[in-house]
Amino acid sequence: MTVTQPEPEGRVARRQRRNREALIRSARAIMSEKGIDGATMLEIAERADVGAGTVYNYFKSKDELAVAVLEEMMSSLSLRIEQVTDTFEDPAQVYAFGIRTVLETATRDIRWRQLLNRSEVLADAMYRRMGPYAIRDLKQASAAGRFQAEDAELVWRLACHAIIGVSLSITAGEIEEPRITDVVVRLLCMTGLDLAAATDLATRPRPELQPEAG
Amino acid sequence: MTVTQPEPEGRVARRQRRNREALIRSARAIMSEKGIDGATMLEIAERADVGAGTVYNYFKSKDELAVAVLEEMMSSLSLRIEQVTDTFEDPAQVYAFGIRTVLETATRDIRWRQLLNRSEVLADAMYRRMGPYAIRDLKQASAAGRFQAEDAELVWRLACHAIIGVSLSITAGEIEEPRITDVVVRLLCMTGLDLAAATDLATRPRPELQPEAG
DNA sequence: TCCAAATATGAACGTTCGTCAAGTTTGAGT
DNA sequence: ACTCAAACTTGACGAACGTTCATATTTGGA
Repeated sequence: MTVTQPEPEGRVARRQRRNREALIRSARAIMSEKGIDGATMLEIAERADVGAGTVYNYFKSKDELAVAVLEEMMSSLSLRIEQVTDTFEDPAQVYAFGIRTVLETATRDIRWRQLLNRSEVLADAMYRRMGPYAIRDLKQASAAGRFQAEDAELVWRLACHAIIGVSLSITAGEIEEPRITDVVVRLLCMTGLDLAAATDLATRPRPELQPEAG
Repeated sequence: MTVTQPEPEGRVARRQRRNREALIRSARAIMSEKGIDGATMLEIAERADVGAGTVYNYFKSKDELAVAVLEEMMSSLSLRIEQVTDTFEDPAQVYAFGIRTVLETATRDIRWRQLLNRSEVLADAMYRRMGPYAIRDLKQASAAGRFQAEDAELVWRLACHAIIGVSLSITAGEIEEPRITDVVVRLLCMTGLDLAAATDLATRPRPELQPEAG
Protein backbone atom coordinates (compact mmCIF):
# COMPACT_ATOMS: atom_id res chain seq x y z
CA MET A 1 0.00 0.00 0.00
CA THR A 2 2.21 2.77 -1.23
CA VAL A 3 0.53 6.13 -1.00
CA THR A 4 1.69 8.82 -3.38
CA GLN A 5 0.45 11.43 -1.00
CA PRO A 6 2.04 12.73 2.21
CA GLU A 7 5.00 10.43 2.90
CA PRO A 8 7.04 12.75 5.15
CA GLU A 9 9.80 13.00 2.54
CA GLY A 10 12.71 10.64 3.18
CA ARG A 11 16.33 11.67 3.11
CA VAL A 12 16.68 10.96 -0.60
CA ALA A 13 13.77 13.15 -1.58
CA ARG A 14 14.98 15.90 0.70
CA ARG A 15 18.49 15.83 -0.67
CA GLN A 16 17.19 15.81 -4.20
CA ARG A 17 15.04 18.84 -3.58
CA ARG A 18 17.93 20.61 -1.93
CA ASN A 19 20.29 19.81 -4.78
CA ARG A 20 17.89 20.86 -7.49
CA GLU A 21 17.15 24.14 -5.78
CA ALA A 22 20.81 24.76 -5.01
CA LEU A 23 21.69 24.11 -8.65
CA ILE A 24 19.10 26.54 -9.95
CA ARG A 25 20.14 29.19 -7.43
CA SER A 26 23.78 28.68 -8.27
CA ALA A 27 23.17 28.69 -12.01
CA ARG A 28 21.02 31.78 -11.76
CA ALA A 29 23.67 33.65 -9.83
CA ILE A 30 26.51 32.74 -12.17
CA MET A 31 24.53 33.12 -15.38
CA SER A 32 23.26 36.50 -14.22
CA GLU A 33 26.81 37.61 -13.73
CA LYS A 34 28.57 36.10 -16.73
CA GLY A 35 25.78 35.26 -19.14
CA ILE A 36 24.65 31.78 -20.08
CA ASP A 37 27.65 31.00 -22.26
CA GLY A 38 30.06 32.49 -19.76
CA ALA A 39 28.88 30.23 -16.96
CA THR A 40 30.62 26.86 -16.89
CA MET A 41 28.99 23.72 -15.60
CA LEU A 42 31.92 23.13 -13.29
CA GLU A 43 31.57 26.48 -11.59
CA ILE A 44 27.83 26.00 -11.23
CA ALA A 45 28.38 22.58 -9.65
CA GLU A 46 31.02 23.87 -7.27
CA ARG A 47 28.88 26.75 -6.06
CA ALA A 48 26.01 24.33 -5.45
CA ASP A 49 28.38 22.04 -3.56
CA VAL A 50 27.96 19.00 -5.77
CA GLY A 51 30.25 17.09 -8.09
CA ALA A 52 30.54 18.05 -11.74
CA GLY A 53 28.68 14.95 -12.88
CA THR A 54 25.83 15.40 -10.46
CA VAL A 55 24.37 18.29 -12.41
CA TYR A 56 23.49 15.80 -15.13
CA ASN A 57 21.39 13.77 -12.70
CA TYR A 58 19.07 16.76 -12.49
CA PHE A 59 19.29 18.40 -15.92
CA LYS A 60 19.92 16.69 -19.23
CA SER A 61 22.08 19.50 -20.53
CA LYS A 62 23.33 22.99 -19.88
CA ASP A 63 20.49 24.32 -22.01
CA GLU A 64 17.89 22.56 -19.92
CA LEU A 65 19.41 24.06 -16.80
CA ALA A 66 19.32 27.51 -18.38
CA VAL A 67 15.66 27.05 -19.22
CA ALA A 68 14.93 26.10 -15.62
CA VAL A 69 16.67 29.25 -14.44
CA LEU A 70 14.76 31.50 -16.82
CA GLU A 71 11.45 29.92 -15.89
CA GLU A 72 12.14 30.41 -12.23
CA MET A 73 12.83 34.10 -12.88
CA MET A 74 9.65 34.51 -14.90
CA SER A 75 7.46 32.81 -12.32
CA SER A 76 8.96 34.86 -9.57
CA LEU A 77 8.37 38.15 -11.39
CA SER A 78 4.82 37.12 -12.24
CA LEU A 79 4.02 36.69 -8.58
CA ARG A 80 5.48 40.06 -7.70
CA ILE A 81 3.36 41.70 -10.38
CA GLU A 82 0.25 39.92 -9.11
CA GLN A 83 0.84 41.23 -5.61
CA VAL A 84 0.61 44.80 -6.84
CA THR A 85 -2.12 44.50 -9.45
CA ASP A 86 -4.66 42.49 -7.52
CA THR A 87 -6.37 45.72 -6.51
CA PHE A 88 -6.67 46.95 -10.12
CA GLU A 89 -10.21 46.80 -11.43
CA ASP A 90 -9.44 47.13 -15.12
CA PRO A 91 -7.81 43.99 -16.59
CA ALA A 92 -6.47 46.14 -19.41
CA GLN A 93 -4.54 48.11 -16.87
CA VAL A 94 -3.16 44.95 -15.32
CA TYR A 95 -1.91 43.86 -18.73
CA ALA A 96 -0.35 47.24 -19.45
CA PHE A 97 1.36 47.30 -16.08
CA GLY A 98 2.71 43.80 -16.58
CA ILE A 99 4.17 44.58 -19.97
CA ARG A 100 5.85 47.70 -18.71
CA THR A 101 7.24 45.98 -15.66
CA VAL A 102 8.89 43.23 -17.63
CA LEU A 103 10.37 45.74 -20.04
CA GLU A 104 11.76 47.84 -17.24
CA THR A 105 13.07 44.90 -15.29
CA ALA A 106 14.77 43.36 -18.29
CA THR A 107 16.52 46.58 -19.20
CA ARG A 108 17.39 47.91 -15.74
CA ASP A 109 18.20 44.86 -13.68
CA ILE A 110 21.79 43.86 -14.29
CA ARG A 111 20.93 40.24 -13.54
CA TRP A 112 18.44 40.17 -16.39
CA ARG A 113 20.59 41.97 -18.90
CA GLN A 114 23.14 39.21 -19.01
CA LEU A 115 20.45 36.76 -20.02
CA LEU A 116 19.08 38.76 -22.92
CA ASN A 117 21.04 36.90 -25.50
CA ARG A 118 19.32 33.57 -25.91
CA SER A 119 16.27 35.75 -26.33
CA GLU A 120 14.38 32.93 -27.99
CA VAL A 121 14.55 30.81 -24.85
CA LEU A 122 13.73 33.78 -22.68
CA ALA A 123 10.67 34.69 -24.74
CA ASP A 124 9.50 31.12 -24.57
CA ALA A 125 9.87 30.97 -20.80
CA MET A 126 7.99 34.22 -20.62
CA TYR A 127 5.19 32.92 -22.80
CA ARG A 128 4.69 29.88 -20.63
CA ARG A 129 5.27 31.19 -17.12
CA MET A 130 3.66 34.62 -17.42
CA GLY A 131 1.08 33.50 -19.97
CA PRO A 132 -1.53 32.30 -17.48
CA TYR A 133 -1.76 35.81 -16.08
CA ALA A 134 -1.35 37.80 -19.28
CA ILE A 135 -3.74 35.71 -21.32
CA ARG A 136 -6.29 35.91 -18.55
CA ASP A 137 -6.05 39.72 -18.63
CA LEU A 138 -6.26 39.90 -22.40
CA LYS A 139 -9.40 37.77 -22.43
CA GLN A 140 -11.07 39.61 -19.57
CA ALA A 141 -10.30 42.96 -21.14
CA SER A 142 -11.68 41.75 -24.45
CA ALA A 143 -14.83 40.47 -22.79
CA ALA A 144 -15.26 43.84 -21.12
CA GLY A 145 -14.95 45.58 -24.47
CA ARG A 146 -11.65 47.26 -23.56
CA PHE A 147 -9.52 45.21 -26.02
CA GLN A 148 -10.30 43.43 -29.24
CA ALA A 149 -8.04 40.46 -28.78
CA GLU A 150 -9.99 37.27 -28.31
CA ASP A 151 -7.06 35.43 -29.87
CA ALA A 152 -5.18 36.20 -26.69
CA GLU A 153 -2.56 33.45 -27.10
CA LEU A 154 -1.39 34.85 -30.41
CA VAL A 155 -1.24 38.41 -29.17
CA TRP A 156 0.65 37.31 -26.09
CA ARG A 157 3.19 35.39 -28.18
CA LEU A 158 3.83 38.42 -30.32
CA ALA A 159 4.13 40.55 -27.23
CA CYS A 160 6.67 38.21 -25.61
CA HIS A 161 9.00 38.19 -28.58
CA ALA A 162 8.67 41.93 -29.07
CA ILE A 163 9.26 42.69 -25.38
CA ILE A 164 12.36 40.54 -25.08
CA GLY A 165 13.70 41.69 -28.43
CA VAL A 166 13.26 45.33 -27.62
CA SER A 167 14.81 44.87 -24.20
CA LEU A 168 17.82 43.53 -26.02
CA SER A 169 17.90 46.58 -28.28
CA ILE A 170 17.63 48.96 -25.36
CA THR A 171 20.45 47.20 -23.56
CA ALA A 172 22.56 47.38 -26.70
CA GLY A 173 21.89 51.11 -26.86
CA GLU A 174 19.99 50.90 -30.11
CA ILE A 175 16.82 52.26 -28.54
CA GLU A 176 16.73 54.97 -25.88
CA GLU A 177 15.33 53.84 -22.56
CA PRO A 178 12.87 56.76 -22.25
CA ARG A 179 11.03 55.30 -25.22
CA ILE A 180 9.70 52.47 -23.09
CA THR A 181 6.33 54.19 -22.97
CA ASP A 182 6.23 54.30 -26.77
CA VAL A 183 6.95 50.59 -26.87
CA VAL A 184 4.16 49.88 -24.41
CA VAL A 185 1.79 51.97 -26.51
CA ARG A 186 2.58 50.01 -29.66
CA LEU A 187 2.21 46.71 -27.88
CA LEU A 188 -1.17 47.83 -26.59
CA CYS A 189 -2.20 48.73 -30.14
CA MET A 190 -1.83 45.06 -30.98
CA THR A 191 -4.77 44.36 -28.70
CA GLY A 192 -7.09 46.33 -30.95
CA LEU A 193 -6.86 49.60 -29.03
CA ASP A 194 -6.46 52.75 -31.08
CA LEU A 195 -3.43 54.98 -30.61
CA ALA A 196 -5.14 57.45 -28.30
CA ALA A 197 -6.61 54.81 -26.01
CA ALA A 198 -3.31 52.93 -25.89
CA THR A 199 -1.44 56.11 -25.01
CA ASP A 200 -3.91 56.87 -22.25
CA LEU A 201 -3.55 53.39 -20.78
CA ALA A 202 0.23 53.45 -20.96
CA THR A 203 0.63 56.79 -19.21
CA ARG A 204 -1.57 56.27 -16.20
CA PRO A 205 0.08 56.58 -12.78
CA ARG A 206 1.53 53.30 -11.57
CA PRO A 207 2.29 51.75 -8.20
CA GLU A 208 5.77 50.49 -7.37
CA LEU A 209 6.81 46.86 -7.39
CA GLN A 210 8.03 45.23 -4.20
CA PRO A 211 11.75 44.39 -4.32
CA GLU A 212 12.54 40.75 -4.78
CA ALA A 213 12.81 38.60 -1.68
CA GLY A 214 15.90 36.57 -0.91
CA MET B 1 49.25 59.48 -57.60
CA THR B 2 47.26 56.60 -56.26
CA VAL B 3 43.68 56.69 -57.37
CA THR B 4 41.14 54.95 -55.18
CA GLN B 5 38.83 54.54 -58.10
CA PRO B 6 39.01 52.07 -61.01
CA GLU B 7 42.28 50.15 -60.54
CA PRO B 8 41.42 47.02 -62.56
CA GLU B 9 41.57 44.82 -59.44
CA GLY B 10 44.88 42.98 -58.99
CA ARG B 11 45.15 39.30 -58.27
CA VAL B 12 45.14 39.84 -54.50
CA ALA B 13 41.94 41.81 -54.56
CA ARG B 14 40.34 39.27 -56.85
CA ARG B 15 41.34 36.33 -54.70
CA GLN B 16 40.12 38.11 -51.60
CA ARG B 17 36.75 38.78 -53.12
CA ARG B 18 36.53 35.20 -54.28
CA ASN B 19 37.48 33.84 -50.87
CA ARG B 20 35.07 36.05 -48.96
CA GLU B 21 32.21 35.16 -51.26
CA ALA B 22 33.08 31.48 -51.22
CA LEU B 23 33.19 31.52 -47.44
CA ILE B 24 29.79 33.15 -47.11
CA ARG B 25 28.30 30.76 -49.67
CA SER B 26 29.84 27.79 -47.94
CA ALA B 27 28.79 28.96 -44.49
CA ARG B 28 25.28 29.67 -45.67
CA ALA B 29 24.94 26.22 -47.18
CA ILE B 30 26.22 24.39 -44.13
CA MET B 31 24.48 26.57 -41.57
CA SER B 32 21.23 26.22 -43.47
CA GLU B 33 21.55 22.49 -43.26
CA LYS B 34 22.89 21.96 -39.75
CA GLY B 35 22.14 25.19 -37.96
CA ILE B 36 24.70 27.73 -36.82
CA ASP B 37 25.98 25.65 -33.92
CA GLY B 38 26.03 22.48 -35.98
CA ALA B 39 28.30 23.99 -38.60
CA THR B 40 32.00 23.71 -37.77
CA MET B 41 34.56 26.20 -38.95
CA LEU B 42 36.65 23.41 -40.42
CA GLU B 43 33.85 22.13 -42.61
CA ILE B 44 33.05 25.64 -43.78
CA ALA B 45 36.70 26.23 -44.68
CA GLU B 46 37.01 22.94 -46.54
CA ARG B 47 33.89 23.56 -48.61
CA ALA B 48 35.21 27.00 -49.50
CA ASP B 49 38.55 25.45 -50.45
CA VAL B 50 40.68 27.39 -48.00
CA GLY B 51 42.73 26.46 -44.96
CA ALA B 52 41.14 26.37 -41.55
CA GLY B 53 43.03 29.44 -40.40
CA THR B 54 42.13 31.50 -43.44
CA VAL B 55 38.56 31.97 -42.32
CA TYR B 56 39.89 34.18 -39.54
CA ASN B 57 41.52 36.51 -42.04
CA TYR B 58 38.05 37.38 -43.25
CA PHE B 59 35.88 37.07 -40.14
CA LYS B 60 36.96 37.72 -36.57
CA SER B 61 34.87 34.88 -35.21
CA LYS B 62 32.27 32.30 -36.06
CA ASP B 63 29.61 34.70 -34.85
CA GLU B 64 30.77 37.40 -37.22
CA LEU B 65 30.62 34.94 -40.08
CA ALA B 66 27.10 33.95 -39.08
CA VAL B 67 26.08 37.59 -39.05
CA ALA B 68 27.49 38.04 -42.55
CA VAL B 69 25.49 35.05 -43.74
CA LEU B 70 22.26 36.31 -42.22
CA GLU B 71 22.77 39.78 -43.64
CA GLU B 72 23.36 38.39 -47.07
CA MET B 73 20.10 36.46 -46.85
CA MET B 74 18.19 39.53 -45.69
CA SER B 75 19.57 41.77 -48.41
CA SER B 76 18.82 39.19 -51.02
CA LEU B 77 15.22 38.76 -49.90
CA SER B 78 14.77 42.53 -49.72
CA LEU B 79 15.69 42.87 -53.36
CA ARG B 80 13.32 40.12 -54.40
CA ILE B 81 10.50 41.85 -52.54
CA GLU B 82 11.35 45.17 -54.20
CA GLN B 83 11.13 43.59 -57.62
CA VAL B 84 7.53 42.63 -57.01
CA THR B 85 6.29 45.65 -55.08
CA ASP B 86 7.65 48.43 -57.23
CA THR B 87 4.36 48.60 -59.06
CA PHE B 88 2.35 48.98 -55.84
CA GLU B 89 0.99 52.46 -55.35
CA ASP B 90 0.12 52.20 -51.67
CA PRO B 91 3.22 52.13 -49.43
CA ALA B 92 1.09 50.55 -46.72
CA GLN B 93 0.51 47.64 -49.04
CA VAL B 94 4.21 47.33 -49.73
CA TYR B 95 4.87 47.14 -46.00
CA ALA B 96 2.16 44.55 -45.48
CA PHE B 97 3.45 42.44 -48.34
CA GLY B 98 7.00 42.61 -47.03
CA ILE B 99 6.02 41.51 -43.55
CA ARG B 100 4.03 38.60 -44.85
CA THR B 101 6.75 37.50 -47.22
CA VAL B 102 9.38 37.35 -44.52
CA LEU B 103 7.06 35.43 -42.25
CA GLU B 104 6.24 32.93 -44.95
CA THR B 105 9.82 32.53 -46.09
CA ALA B 106 11.13 32.04 -42.59
CA THR B 107 8.58 29.38 -41.80
CA ARG B 108 8.42 27.53 -45.12
CA ASP B 109 11.96 27.62 -46.46
CA ILE B 110 13.97 24.81 -44.89
CA ARG B 111 17.13 26.83 -45.26
CA TRP B 112 15.74 29.59 -43.08
CA ARG B 113 14.25 27.34 -40.45
CA GLN B 114 17.63 26.06 -39.31
CA LEU B 115 18.71 29.61 -38.60
CA LEU B 116 15.77 30.57 -36.45
CA ASN B 117 17.54 29.88 -33.22
CA ARG B 118 19.89 32.77 -32.72
CA SER B 119 16.79 34.82 -33.34
CA GLU B 120 18.35 37.88 -31.77
CA VAL B 121 21.04 38.03 -34.43
CA LEU B 122 18.53 37.31 -37.15
CA ALA B 123 16.19 40.07 -36.00
CA ASP B 124 19.10 42.48 -35.91
CA ALA B 125 20.20 41.61 -39.42
CA MET B 126 16.63 42.06 -40.51
CA TYR B 127 16.36 45.44 -38.84
CA ARG B 128 19.45 46.72 -40.60
CA ARG B 129 19.22 45.15 -44.04
CA MET B 130 15.49 45.37 -44.62
CA GLY B 131 15.07 48.54 -42.56
CA PRO B 132 15.83 50.98 -45.38
CA TYR B 133 12.87 49.65 -47.31
CA ALA B 134 10.48 49.01 -44.43
CA ILE B 135 11.10 52.31 -42.69
CA ARG B 136 10.67 54.13 -45.97
CA ASP B 137 7.27 52.47 -46.41
CA LEU B 138 6.19 53.18 -42.85
CA LYS B 139 7.04 56.85 -43.21
CA GLN B 140 5.44 57.24 -46.60
CA ALA B 141 2.30 55.49 -45.44
CA SER B 142 2.19 57.73 -42.38
CA ALA B 143 2.65 60.84 -44.49
CA ALA B 144 -0.20 59.68 -46.71
CA GLY B 145 -2.44 59.28 -43.68
CA ARG B 146 -2.62 55.50 -44.05
CA PHE B 147 -0.60 54.70 -40.93
CA GLN B 148 0.05 56.58 -37.71
CA ALA B 149 3.65 55.57 -37.20
CA GLU B 150 6.00 58.49 -37.60
CA ASP B 151 8.32 56.73 -35.17
CA ALA B 152 8.97 54.24 -37.90
CA GLU B 153 12.29 52.96 -36.52
CA LEU B 154 10.67 51.89 -33.28
CA VAL B 155 7.75 50.20 -34.97
CA TRP B 156 10.09 48.42 -37.35
CA ARG B 157 12.23 47.18 -34.46
CA LEU B 158 9.22 45.76 -32.72
CA ALA B 159 8.06 44.20 -35.95
CA CYS B 160 11.42 42.51 -36.59
CA HIS B 161 11.58 40.86 -33.20
CA ALA B 162 7.95 39.82 -33.37
CA ILE B 163 8.27 38.41 -36.89
CA ILE B 164 11.36 36.36 -36.16
CA GLY B 165 10.04 35.22 -32.82
CA VAL B 166 6.73 34.12 -34.23
CA SER B 167 8.44 32.35 -37.11
CA LEU B 168 10.29 30.38 -34.49
CA SER B 169 7.04 29.50 -32.76
CA ILE B 170 5.42 28.39 -35.98
CA THR B 171 8.40 26.21 -36.83
CA ALA B 172 8.25 24.70 -33.37
CA GLY B 173 4.59 23.92 -33.91
CA GLU B 174 3.39 26.23 -31.17
CA ILE B 175 1.42 28.37 -33.61
CA GLU B 176 -0.51 27.01 -36.60
CA GLU B 177 0.81 28.20 -39.93
CA PRO B 178 -2.62 29.30 -41.25
CA ARG B 179 -2.57 31.98 -38.58
CA ILE B 180 0.02 33.95 -40.49
CA THR B 181 -2.67 36.34 -41.63
CA ASP B 182 -3.65 37.00 -38.02
CA VAL B 183 -0.05 37.75 -37.20
CA VAL B 184 0.19 40.19 -40.09
CA VAL B 185 -2.99 41.89 -38.90
CA ARG B 186 -1.64 42.38 -35.41
CA LEU B 187 1.65 43.71 -36.71
CA LEU B 188 -0.24 46.18 -38.87
CA CYS B 189 -2.21 47.29 -35.82
CA MET B 190 1.09 48.49 -34.38
CA THR B 191 1.21 51.11 -37.12
CA GLY B 192 -1.89 52.83 -35.78
CA LEU B 193 -4.35 51.07 -38.07
CA ASP B 194 -7.56 49.82 -36.48
CA LEU B 195 -8.44 46.14 -36.59
CA ALA B 196 -10.78 46.42 -39.58
CA ALA B 197 -8.37 48.41 -41.71
CA ALA B 198 -5.50 46.10 -40.81
CA THR B 199 -7.55 43.04 -41.71
CA ASP B 200 -8.46 44.59 -45.02
CA LEU B 201 -4.85 45.36 -45.84
CA ALA B 202 -3.65 41.90 -44.83
CA THR B 203 -6.17 40.00 -46.91
CA ARG B 204 -5.79 41.74 -50.25
CA PRO B 205 -4.75 39.58 -53.22
CA ARG B 206 -0.98 39.34 -53.56
CA PRO B 207 1.44 38.70 -56.39
CA GLU B 208 3.95 35.84 -56.21
CA LEU B 209 7.61 36.27 -55.39
CA GLN B 210 10.25 35.28 -57.94
CA PRO B 211 12.24 32.21 -56.86
CA GLU B 212 15.75 32.95 -55.65
CA ALA B 213 18.48 33.04 -58.27
CA GLY B 214 21.58 30.85 -57.96
C1' DT C 1 23.72 -6.01 10.18
C1' DC C 2 23.49 -6.74 5.33
C1' DC C 3 22.44 -5.85 0.50
C1' DA C 4 20.68 -4.19 -3.85
C1' DA C 5 19.20 -0.09 -5.87
C1' DA C 6 19.72 4.71 -6.35
C1' DT C 7 22.67 8.48 -6.41
C1' DA C 8 27.12 11.13 -6.29
C1' DT C 9 31.73 11.81 -7.92
C1' DG C 10 35.51 13.73 -10.62
C1' DA C 11 38.86 12.12 -13.84
C1' DA C 12 38.93 11.41 -18.60
C1' DC C 13 37.13 12.06 -23.32
C1' DG C 14 36.04 14.16 -27.57
C1' DT C 15 34.92 18.19 -29.92
C1' DT C 16 35.50 22.76 -31.34
C1' DC C 17 37.09 27.56 -31.62
C1' DG C 18 40.69 30.45 -32.35
C1' DT C 19 46.06 31.24 -32.55
C1' DC C 20 50.52 31.20 -34.46
C1' DA C 21 54.96 30.23 -36.46
C1' DA C 22 56.34 28.85 -40.82
C1' DG C 23 55.62 28.76 -45.67
C1' DT C 24 53.84 30.87 -50.05
C1' DT C 25 52.27 34.42 -53.17
C1' DT C 26 52.24 39.08 -54.93
C1' DG C 27 53.70 43.14 -57.31
C1' DA C 28 56.56 47.37 -57.05
C1' DG C 29 61.20 48.83 -57.63
C1' DT C 30 65.65 48.08 -59.86
C1' DA D 1 64.42 39.25 -65.18
C1' DC D 2 65.46 39.56 -60.35
C1' DT D 3 64.86 40.94 -55.47
C1' DC D 4 62.42 41.62 -51.45
C1' DA D 5 59.21 43.15 -48.06
C1' DA D 6 54.52 42.99 -47.25
C1' DA D 7 50.39 40.45 -47.36
C1' DC D 8 48.17 36.28 -47.24
C1' DT D 9 47.61 31.21 -46.41
C1' DT D 10 48.14 27.08 -43.93
C1' DG D 11 47.30 23.26 -40.71
C1' DA D 12 49.08 21.71 -36.48
C1' DC D 13 48.30 23.00 -31.83
C1' DG D 14 46.57 24.92 -27.26
C1' DA D 15 42.90 25.67 -24.31
C1' DA D 16 38.36 25.38 -22.75
C1' DC D 17 34.24 23.29 -22.14
C1' DG D 18 30.16 20.06 -22.14
C1' DT D 19 29.25 15.51 -21.30
C1' DT D 20 30.17 10.54 -20.06
C1' DC D 21 31.24 6.67 -17.22
C1' DA D 22 33.45 3.51 -14.10
C1' DT D 23 33.79 3.68 -9.33
C1' DA D 24 32.52 5.01 -4.69
C1' DT D 25 29.02 6.30 -1.51
C1' DT D 26 24.52 6.57 0.49
C1' DT D 27 19.96 4.90 1.47
C1' DG D 28 16.24 2.30 3.48
C1' DG D 29 14.02 -1.97 3.80
C1' DA D 30 14.79 -7.09 5.04
